[in-house]
Amino acid sequence: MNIKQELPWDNPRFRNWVAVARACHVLERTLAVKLAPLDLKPAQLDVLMNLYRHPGMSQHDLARKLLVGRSNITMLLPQLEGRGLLRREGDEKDKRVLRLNLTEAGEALLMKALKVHMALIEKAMSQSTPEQCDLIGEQMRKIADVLKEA
Amino acid sequence: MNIKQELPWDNPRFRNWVAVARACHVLERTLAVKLAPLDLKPAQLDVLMNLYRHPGMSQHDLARKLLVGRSNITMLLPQLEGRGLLRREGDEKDKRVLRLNLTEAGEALLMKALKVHMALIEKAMSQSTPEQCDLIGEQMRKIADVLKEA
DNA sequence: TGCTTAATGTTCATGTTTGAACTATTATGT
DNA sequence: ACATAATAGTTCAAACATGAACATTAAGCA
Repeated sequence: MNIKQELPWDNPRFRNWVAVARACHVLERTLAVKLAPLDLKPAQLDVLMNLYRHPGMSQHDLARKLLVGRSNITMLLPQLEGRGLLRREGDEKDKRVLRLNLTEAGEALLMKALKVHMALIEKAMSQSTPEQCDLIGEQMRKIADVLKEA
Repeated sequence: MNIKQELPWDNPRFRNWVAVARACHVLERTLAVKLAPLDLKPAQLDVLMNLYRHPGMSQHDLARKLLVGRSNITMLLPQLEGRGLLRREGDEKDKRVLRLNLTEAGEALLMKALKVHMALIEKAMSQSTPEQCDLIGEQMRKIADVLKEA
C-alpha cells in the first residue's frame, strides 16, 4: 500500500482550499500596498469599517469581530485615536467599557480607503458570474460557522 | 444623491469576499490550535509542505511560494533545522544558494501535521458538493493570477 | 448586605514579520 | 578582462500580534 495515494495533494478539497488561502493572502498583501498612500494598514481599515457599521461598539466586541485578542485592540486604537480618526468614550452605565465611534475625519478616510478596497475586490471577483460569486460567499459563510462551533 | 447607495456593503462581491476572508482567518486560527500539540505553527507547516513537494528548492524560491520576505525564511529555518526537520546544503554550482531538503524526521512530522490539516479542511469543505468545491478552487486560482499581475 | 465570580480593558514579556542595509557570489555588457 | 548589475542569503531595528497576569468594575447569589 502506497502512502502517497492518501496524500492531501491528491484530494480536491485540499487543493481547492489551498487556492482559497493563496487568493486571500495575495489580496491582503496587494491591499496593503494600495492602502500605503493613505498611511493605513489592512488591520486598521478593518477597525474603521467595523466602527462605521457598528457605532458605539466596545473594544471587546471589536476584538471578537476582528477575530483578534483584546490586547491587540488596545495596542491598535491609540494610533488611530491619535490621528483623530476615532473617539473612545467611557460608557455611563458600565464604567468598564469604552464606546468607540468614528470622527468625521475617520469617516472621510474610511471612504477613501473603501474605494481602494472595493476596486481591488471588483478586480478579483469580476472573473466570476454573480451566481458563482454568491455561491462562493454562501459556502464560505457555512465554513466560518462550522469552524466556530468546533 | 445618497452616498450610502454606493457603499461596499450593498455590493455582493464585497460581501462575498469578506466571507472568504473570514473563513480563511477562522480556519487559520483553528489550525494553529490543532497543530499546537505537534509544536508546529501554520507558517512552519507551510515550509514543510513546500519542501516535500519541491525537494532541493532554494530559500528564495521558498519565500516566493509562501508570499513572504526572504528575511522571514532566514528567521524561520533555523528553528526547523535545529529540530532536525530539514537540511540546508550549499549548492555546488552556485555558491550563493542553499538547497533545502526534509529529513526523515521532517517527513514524519509533516505526515502527522497533514492529518490534522486535512481533517480540518475536510470538515470545512464537507459542506460543499464536489462541483461547488471545484468551482471555488477554480475561481480562487483565477483571482490569485489576476492579482499577481497587478 | 457582603462574598464570589465574571467581564472589560491594560500592561508586559515573548515571539513573529517586515523592509532596508549589508556581504558574498554570479551575470551582463563593453 | 573588467566594471557594473543583479541575485541569494543574512543581519538588524522597528512594527506587530499574542497570551498571561493584572486592576477595575459589574453581576450573581448566599
